Amino acid sequence: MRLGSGVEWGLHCCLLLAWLEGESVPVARLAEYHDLPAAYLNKQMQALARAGIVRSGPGAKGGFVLARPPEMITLLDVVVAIEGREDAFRCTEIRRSGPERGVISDHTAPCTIATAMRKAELAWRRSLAEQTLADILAATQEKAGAPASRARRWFARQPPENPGSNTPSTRGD
Amino acid sequence: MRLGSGVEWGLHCCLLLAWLEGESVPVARLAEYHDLPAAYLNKQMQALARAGIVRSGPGAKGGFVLARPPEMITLLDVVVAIEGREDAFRCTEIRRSGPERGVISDHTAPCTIATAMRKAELAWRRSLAEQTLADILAATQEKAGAPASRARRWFARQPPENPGSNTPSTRGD
DNA sequence: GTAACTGTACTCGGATATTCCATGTCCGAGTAGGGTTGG
DNA sequence: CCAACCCTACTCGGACATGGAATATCCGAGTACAGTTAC
Repeated sequence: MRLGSGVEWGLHCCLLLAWLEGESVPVARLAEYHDLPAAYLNKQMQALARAGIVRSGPGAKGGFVLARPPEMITLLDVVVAIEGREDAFRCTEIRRSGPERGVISDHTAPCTIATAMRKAELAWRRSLAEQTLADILAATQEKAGAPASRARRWFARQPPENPGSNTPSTRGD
Repeated sequence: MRLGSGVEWGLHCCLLLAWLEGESVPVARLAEYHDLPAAYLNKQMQALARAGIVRSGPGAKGGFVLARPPEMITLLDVVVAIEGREDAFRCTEIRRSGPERGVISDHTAPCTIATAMRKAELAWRRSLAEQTLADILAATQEKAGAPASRARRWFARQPPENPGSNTPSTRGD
């Protein structure tokens, strides 16, 4: 089993957007901060936007913002938005194949194995649904190093770059 | 997220081997019963054999048998045997990338997001570990249609095929 | 008649193609702000 | 000086390549049974 990398990216970006509350952040900046391919990260952010987790704005001063307060965003929301809603274990009903074809009617009790697997998956989903972005936020606040403040500082310092005549190139040419 | 089809096949085959207790079943028969590609199913059964869940015997009268009683086989065992032991969510530590490179030392507290995801995954694994093949077995016993008896009957009737002169072809030529 | 031998058929086991999805990249539509120009 | 206009730069959004893993297949090594033959 394997979970797409987009989930990790999406979660970190949501956490970052939670740190800079309300501030609109372009995907290029998000990608630069995490050292990720911008275009592909954009794809994942679009998935989050379609799910209503973030809100996107075009043009200058545009970018992505959290659409809801962190308490209203669960980890399950993010995972489902990116990975899709379908279960990891997909029952193909192979018990109806082979010599048992037609013997097992549609009214037969559901596949026991599928039920068991679904039970485990519900436990996973439940644990994800119990943890909100606010919890992650609080956990990071208690940490040493104050990553939220550092991120805010970096994002405040970065935008006003002077592209006109003041490009401080290290090389002289 | 997506779980390989081999997991479903492996689980159904284990259940089938539990129904026919002790009887050695070739992979071709297992594949025929479930209407699956035999060679690929063989691959999955090899994974189960490497994990010590089933035992394989070569030659005629060979095939696969459960290596342990069903009470000693958990769903997690089967899933891990086929899908591997590594976690679905793999933390790439992207928080250390970008401008924060080098700021976060190796002694920093573990990634909060990775911890949260791991917590959910542990819930999944725990649920899988709590359910044994014997539970599945018991659940199928209570079902209508008695699938275990039917399977036993079919497997008992199938092997003694007379390939010599008695091929009852429907077509006359 | 019995026992050893040989041959065959059947099994798993791993090495080898192929297909599909996750990953990655690219370009176009649309908006907002800033600069310019006319009043 | 002020307001309207245009233009540029920046943003998202979806369409288009690419790679690697899951899927599927094939052939070889090894064993057990059955038939045959010699004693």
